[in-house]
Amino acid sequence: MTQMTDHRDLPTLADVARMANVSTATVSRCLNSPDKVGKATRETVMNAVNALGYSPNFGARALAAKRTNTVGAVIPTMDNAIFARGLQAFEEELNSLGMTLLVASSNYMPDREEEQIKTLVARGADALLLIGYDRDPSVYEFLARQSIPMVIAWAYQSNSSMHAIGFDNRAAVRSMTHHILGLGHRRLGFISAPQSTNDRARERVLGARDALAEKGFDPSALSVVEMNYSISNGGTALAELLRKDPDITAVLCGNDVLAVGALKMAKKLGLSVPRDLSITGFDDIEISTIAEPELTTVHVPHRQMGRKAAHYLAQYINDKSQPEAPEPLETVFYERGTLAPPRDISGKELRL
Amino acid sequence: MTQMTDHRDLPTLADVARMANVSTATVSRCLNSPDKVGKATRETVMNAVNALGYSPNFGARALAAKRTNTVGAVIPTMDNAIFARGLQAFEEELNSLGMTLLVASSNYMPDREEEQIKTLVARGADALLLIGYDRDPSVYEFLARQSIPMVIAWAYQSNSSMHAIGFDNRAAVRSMTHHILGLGHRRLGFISAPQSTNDRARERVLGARDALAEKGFDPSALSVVEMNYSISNGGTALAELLRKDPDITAVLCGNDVLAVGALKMAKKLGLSVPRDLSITGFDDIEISTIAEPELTTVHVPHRQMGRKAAHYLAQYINDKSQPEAPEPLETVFYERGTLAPPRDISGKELRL
DNA sequence: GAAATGAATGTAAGCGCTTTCATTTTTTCG
DNA sequence: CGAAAAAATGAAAGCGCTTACATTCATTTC
Repeated sequence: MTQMTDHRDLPTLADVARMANVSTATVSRCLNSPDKVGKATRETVMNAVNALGYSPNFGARALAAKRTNTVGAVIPTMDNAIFARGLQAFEEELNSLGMTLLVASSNYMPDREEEQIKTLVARGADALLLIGYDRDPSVYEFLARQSIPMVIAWAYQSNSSMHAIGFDNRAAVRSMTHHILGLGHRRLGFISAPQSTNDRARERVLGARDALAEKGFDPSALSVVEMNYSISNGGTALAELLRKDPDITAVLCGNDVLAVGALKMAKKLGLSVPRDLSITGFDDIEISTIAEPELTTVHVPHRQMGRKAAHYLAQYINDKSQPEAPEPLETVFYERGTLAPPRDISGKELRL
Repeated sequence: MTQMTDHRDLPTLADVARMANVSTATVSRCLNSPDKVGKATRETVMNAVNALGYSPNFGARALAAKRTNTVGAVIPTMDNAIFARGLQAFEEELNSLGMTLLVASSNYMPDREEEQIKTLVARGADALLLIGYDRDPSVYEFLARQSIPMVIAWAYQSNSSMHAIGFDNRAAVRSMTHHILGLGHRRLGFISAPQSTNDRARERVLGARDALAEKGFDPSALSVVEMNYSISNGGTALAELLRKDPDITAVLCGNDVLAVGALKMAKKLGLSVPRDLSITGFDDIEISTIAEPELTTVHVPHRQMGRKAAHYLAQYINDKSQPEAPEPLETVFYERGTLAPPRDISGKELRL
C-alpha cells in the first residue's frame, strides 16, 4: 500500500481558465470576489472548478495575496482544560469567519513561548492570540515591527495600553476575598501558580492582598505557596500551607486544578471541607463540579472570550488598523460547596 | 495606537544575497542544506541573515518547495480533556521534528469533519491525523487522490488495512467486561456515546457484548443507552438505564466524562458506589482521579500515542511512502474505587 | 603537469496565484 | 441614437522562494 506523495498533479487556476475559456484573472475573481464577474461567466467557471475538482494552492495564494487567513494562538498548556473551552470557541468563530487556527503551546515557559510566536509568524499567521501580558518587551517589538495584529486574552489590566479580551483577575479575586473575609475568615492561604512569569497568577494573589489591606488586616494574614498547575501539586501545596500556618481556615487557589488537588488532600488529612477548611478555585472548568463538595470558584466566560477574541482579530486584519479597545468581560463568583464560615465562629454573630 | 498591517516590508532572500554578495541560490542552500555550502560563505550569509533579521516567507517557500512542514489534525472536540494530552504530545513531537500543528475540531459531526479535512488540505497540510476510522469512503478517496499522508489515532482495528496509531477499543472493553463478570455481575448497563458515526464508541460496546457472549450470557443482559459526551449526560443516562433495568449492578461507560456524571448521579440517587452499583470509565483522563471514589477505568497511553503518530507521519512525509504498519498500543485496566462485586452476592462464592 | 573529478557557486526558470492596468463590452441617458 | 460612464474581461507583471542545470574553481590522479 505504498504510495508516492509528490506529483500531486492537481489542477491549477490555469486549467480551470482553459476549460472555461476565460483568463486566469477571471477565475481568480470568481473565487475571491464573485460579484465582480458576470453571472454567465461565473457559472461556466464554477462548473469548470467543480468538474476539475479544483482547489486553490495555499502557498501561491499566500504569496500573491500576502495573506494566509490563518491566525495563531500560543497557549500555556493543552494538558488540562483551562484553555480548552475558550480555544474551542475561538476556533469555531474563526472558522465561521473563514479563517483557520494554528495552535502552539509553551508549557508555561517564556522562552518556548517566544520561539512559538516566531514560528507562527514565520508560518504566515495573519494575527496572534496570546495569553496574558507577561513577556519580554522584545516580543512586542518584534510583533510591532512585523505589524502582526495581536490580542491578549485571559487577562485584562485597565492600566495597560495593550488591548485584551479578558477579565480582571485581580478584581475577581479581590471581590471573592472580601466575601471570604466577610464570612469571618482571618487567616488565609493562597496556592498560586509560579508568579514570576505569569501575570494572571500574580494579579490573583494581589487581589487577595488588596482585600486584606482594604479591611485593615495585616498582610501576614495571607500565606502564599507557589506550585505549577497540577492536581497533585495542589495537594502538596495544601500540606505545606497547613504546616507553615496551621490556623488557616480558608485557602484560595490560583485555579481549579490546584483547588481540586487541595480538596483531595484536605480530605486525606481528615479535614472536612468546608467545615474545617474552606477552599476556593478559579476558572470554573469542568472538574470543579465533579469535586465533592462542588468547588466554590470564579466563573470565567471562556467561550465568550474565545468568540470575542476571534472577532477582534478578524476586524483588526480586515480594517488593517487596531479596533477600539475592548471592554473587560465579567467574571462571576460561583458559590458552591467548599466555602463556609470558619468553624470556630460559625453560629456566632459576626461583627465586621 | 492604530497601525497598518500591510507593507510589512520585510527583507527577502534577495536582500540577504545582495548583502552577502552571493546569489539567492546560495542563501537558500545555506538555510536548507548548509552542508552544501562552503564554510566561509555560510558564515557571511548567516551574518547577513542576522543583520537583516531575515525570516523566509512561508507562502513563497511552500509554493516553491511544495511542502509546508505543517500537519493537520481534526479532533472531535477540544471541549474536554479526552484528546488534550495526546494532542499536546503530538504537537510537541512535531515541533521537535521541525513541523507545526494545525488543529481543527469537528464537534463529532461527520460533515464538519469532512469540511475541516478539506480546509486543512487546502491550507497545505503535508499530512493529517484523524481520529478513528468512521468516515465516508469519499474522504479517504479524496485524501488518496491528493496523496496526503494520513494516519488514524485513538483506535486500532487489526482487520483494517488502514494504518492506525492506537489501541484496540473492543479488546480493552472486552477484557474489562470479563473482569466485571468475573466479579459476579450479571446485569450490566452501558452508557455509550452515539455509535452511528463513532467507531470507537461502537467497538467499546461490542467489546462488552463479546465478553457476555463468550461467557454464554444472553445479550439482553446488557442495556445500552447513548448520550453525547458530557458530565450531565452521564447522569441522565444512568437514571434512564436504572429505570429501564433496575437490576443492573454494573455500568460501563464509554468514557470517563460520562462515567463521572453517572457516578455523581448514582450518589444523588442514594446509591453507594461501588457497594450498590459499580461504574467504570474509559480513557483515564484527569477527572477520573478526582471523582470519589476514584474511577476504575481503562488507561489509554495518550502521550505515547501522540508521539508515535508524529513520528509515523514525519517518516511518511520524508520517505514519500507509507511506513510499515504500526503495532497497536496497549491499554491498561486501572482498578480504582468504583468497581466491586455486586452486593447481593458479595461474600458468597462465585461459580463461573 | 594535464586530464579528470568533485565541490562550490551562479543563472534563471518556474511554483500558482492576485492584481494593476488596459481593453472590450454593456448600460445609461440626454 | 450616440457619447459617456460603468461593468466585465484579459494581459502580464510580479509575489519570494527552490532547484535543475551550467559554470567556475580547487583537488586528485597517473
